[in-house]
Amino acid sequence: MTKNKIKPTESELNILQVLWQKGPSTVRDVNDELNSTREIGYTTTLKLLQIMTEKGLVTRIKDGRNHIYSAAVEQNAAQQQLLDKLLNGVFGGSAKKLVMQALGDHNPSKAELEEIKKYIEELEGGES
Amino acid sequence: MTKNKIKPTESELNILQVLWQKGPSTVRDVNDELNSTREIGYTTTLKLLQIMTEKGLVTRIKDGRNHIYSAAVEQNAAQQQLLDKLLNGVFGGSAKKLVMQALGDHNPSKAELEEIKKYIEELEGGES
DNA sequence: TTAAATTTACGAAAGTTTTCGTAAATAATT
DNA sequence: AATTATTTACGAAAACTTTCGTAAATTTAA
Repeated sequence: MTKNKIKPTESELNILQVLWQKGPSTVRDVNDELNSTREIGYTTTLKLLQIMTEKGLVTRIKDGRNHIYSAAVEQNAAQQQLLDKLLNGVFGGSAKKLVMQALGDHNPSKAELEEIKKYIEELEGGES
Repeated sequence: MTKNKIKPTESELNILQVLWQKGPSTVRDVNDELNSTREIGYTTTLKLLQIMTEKGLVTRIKDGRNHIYSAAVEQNAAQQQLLDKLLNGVFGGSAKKLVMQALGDHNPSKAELEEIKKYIEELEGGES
């Protein structure tokens, strides 16, 4: 069993989000990014990253006196797991409902809609 | 301001699910249902329902010595809010990515796919 | 080479959530 | 009526999250 359940807290998720977007980053990088949204102290971010290291959510390497942190969980895996939870938790397992609500309320561009349509057609062709 | 943000905790969400599924229920009803999944004490459920009443997540009426609880938040509203959170939290705000992953991993039926396609076409027609 | 700035480690306060024990009230059973 | 069972209210412990202050180490600047 190498694969344990990923269960980041809200704040940890914010940090993972930064690391996924920006790639390996220092505490300062992450903290600056977080501060573009909401105010949060440097040592708070540091502490969170330390905790996340313990939990195995991130890894770090030394670079001089600094640490450079990287996400240790795949964005895909996190997406998958949280999607499952949402689907079963509040949408009664109906992917259709979830998808339709997501599309309806977040008006994607026409191009995106087209892409999705194409993808659906692939799915339709591809299996029973 | 009649409409505040819905922010049920994990446990509260479990209870809301029960109430959405089963309709108005007593503490015992809810507790029995929760216990079909995981063990949880009667007074724990009671306490949660009391807290949720304070927060306005549920309402209750008296029936003899019992209370009958009902969800006070629409399932749709909760779905919306959690969907937003997931979208911004792990999908970087891309509804397209979320939708495609949802469709890919939860193989919906052909009929459902067709429905979704139709819905997309409506969206495409319906706006700028 | 001091002084100032930056970074890490650590601890702990403050806030939130989850859990349940106990007591009092009410209802059901014997 | 007396006993037993069920329900509510309340409080508070335990666990988890978020936040930051302080001190020590390291680097940069004066």
